[in-house]
Amino acid sequence: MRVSREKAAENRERIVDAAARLFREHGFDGVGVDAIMKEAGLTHGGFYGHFGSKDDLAAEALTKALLRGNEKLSRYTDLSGYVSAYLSDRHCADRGDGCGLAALGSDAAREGKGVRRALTDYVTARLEWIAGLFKGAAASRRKRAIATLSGLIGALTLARAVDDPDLSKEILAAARDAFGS
Amino acid sequence: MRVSREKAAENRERIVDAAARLFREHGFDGVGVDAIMKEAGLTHGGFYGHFGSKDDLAAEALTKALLRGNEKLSRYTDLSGYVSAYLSDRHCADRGDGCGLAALGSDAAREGKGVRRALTDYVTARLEWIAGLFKGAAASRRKRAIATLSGLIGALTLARAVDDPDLSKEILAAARDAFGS
DNA sequence: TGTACATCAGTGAACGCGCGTTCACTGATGTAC
DNA sequence: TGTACATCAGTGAACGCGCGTTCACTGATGTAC
Repeated sequence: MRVSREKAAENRERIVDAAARLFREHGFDGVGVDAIMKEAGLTHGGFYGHFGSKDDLAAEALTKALLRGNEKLSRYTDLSGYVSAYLSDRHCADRGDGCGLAALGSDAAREGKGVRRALTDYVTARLEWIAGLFKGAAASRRKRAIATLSGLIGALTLARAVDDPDLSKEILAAARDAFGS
Repeated sequence: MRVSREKAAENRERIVDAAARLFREHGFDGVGVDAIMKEAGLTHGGFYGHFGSKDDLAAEALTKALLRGNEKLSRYTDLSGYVSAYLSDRHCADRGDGCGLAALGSDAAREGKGVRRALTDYVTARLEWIAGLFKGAAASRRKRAIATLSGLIGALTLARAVDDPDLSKEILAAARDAFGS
C-alpha cells in the first residue's frame, strides 16, 4: 500500500541506517537485502524503489556510518581523549556502531567504486582533523596524523580479530599509550 | 580415477596454496570451493575427500598464508628493513601473496573458531619476533612491538582501501618514517 | 615377478538453499475538478 | 470542501544463478597371493 512521501523518506533513512549497522557487523557479503529490509521493518520487494542496487546502498551506508563516527568524535578536542575513546573496550566490542574503517577496512579494498570513493573522502577529512590536534609544522602534523590513524585502525582491527580477551585488552592498552600522546 | 598417495598429498597442498592466495585476494566469502579447486587444477567434487568443510580449509589456508609471510620476513634482522619491506609499494599491490593480517584483518573477526585461533597464534608469535628487534626492557619492547604491528597493519589496510594512488603512497611513506625507527 | 582383486582419489551431475533482482498487484496518498 | 481518479510506496511470489555439499561412478593404484 502507498505511504506518505514523508513516511517514505523516513523509511529510506531507516534502510540506510540498518545497512550501516549490519554491514559493519557482518561485512558487505555477510548481509543480504532481505535482512536489511527486515531490520528496517519492511519487505525486500520495496528495496529497488529506493536504491539501484545493493552496491549503491553499500556506498551510501558506508558514507553514513563514517559520518556518524565523525559526529561522535567531534566532541574531542585533545588527542588523548580521542585515542582513549577510539581504543576503548566499548568501541572494540561494538562493531556495528563503531568506526567503519576498522570494521570494513580489508573488505573495502575489494569493493566497487562507490564504496572506495566514500572511504577515501572520509580518510582525507579525518586526517586533516587529526592533524589539527597536533602542534608544529604542517608537514610534521600531517605525518603524525597518518601514523596515528594507521595505529588506531590497526590496533582496533587486531584487538577484534584476536581470539584471546587478555591479548585483546593488552593490544588496546599498549596502543593507547603509544598513540595517545 | 585414482591417483598415487604422493600425488594426492601434493594435490591437497595445491588446494591449500590456491585457497591461501584467493582468500587473501577476494576474502573468505568472495571465493567459492569451485574456484579454489579449479585454481588447483581439480574439480570441485573431490574437495570433501581432503577437507571437512570450507571453514576447515579457511583456517588451514590462513595458517599457511601467515606462516609463508613469516618465512619471507625472517630474512630481516633490523626494524627499518622489515618495515620498509612491509610498507613497500610491492607489498601494497600484491594482496594475494602478502600479509594475511592486513588482507583479511576485518574479515577474520567475523569468522569461526579455527580461523581466529590461527590468527591469534600468529599474532602472538609475530609480536615476540618484533619485540626482539627492539632494545631495552622487555615490557617496553613488548609495547613498542604492539604499536609497530598495529601501525603496519593499519597503514597497509588504509593504503589498499583508499581510491587515490597519491594518498596511498603518502600513507605508506609516512608510516615507514614513523614506524621504521 | 605376475595376476586378480580391493581400494579409494578424483569426476561430474545433482541436491537444497539463499542470494540479488524483477514484477504484477494492492490500496492509501496525492491531485484535479 | 467534497468527490473521482491517477499515482506510486510497499507487498510477496517468482526468476535465474551460484553457493556448499552429497553421491554414484570411474579407473588407476595398492595389495594379497
